[in-house]
Amino acid sequence: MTIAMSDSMTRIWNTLLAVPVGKVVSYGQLADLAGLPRGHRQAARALRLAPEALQLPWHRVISANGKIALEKDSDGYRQQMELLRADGVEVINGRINMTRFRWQPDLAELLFTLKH
DNA sequence: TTGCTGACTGCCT
DNA sequence: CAGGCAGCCAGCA
Repeated sequence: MTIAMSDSMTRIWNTLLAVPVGKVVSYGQLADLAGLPRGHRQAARALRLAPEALQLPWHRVISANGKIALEKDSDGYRQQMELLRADGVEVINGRINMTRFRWQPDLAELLFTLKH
């Protein structure tokens, strides 16, 4: 079976692969870094449709307000929280301190993600 | 073409 | 701090 994937989706995925352990990004930020301004909806969609085989660090993407975007009492929510804590990211009362854990790539990292 | 739907955001109460 | 809401944009019926 083939999956209809757009160029924007692969951009999102490649950018996501560059997010390091212990750091998070918002949907909007991920889209921006992938070269898709105002593409936060696309970022969300790219995550939802991502093949598991890609081994993407999907849990490092959260809402801009610092909360996990998934429904609070869902399995996905609990799984994401566990994965984040395993990364060393503090999740307190369901939210994350963005000033401490937001990924802020330097120029070298940005160029690297753009290359792939 | 039209309308609706999201793993979203920022602004306003 | 919690809702409400318009704006956003690709995909699908």
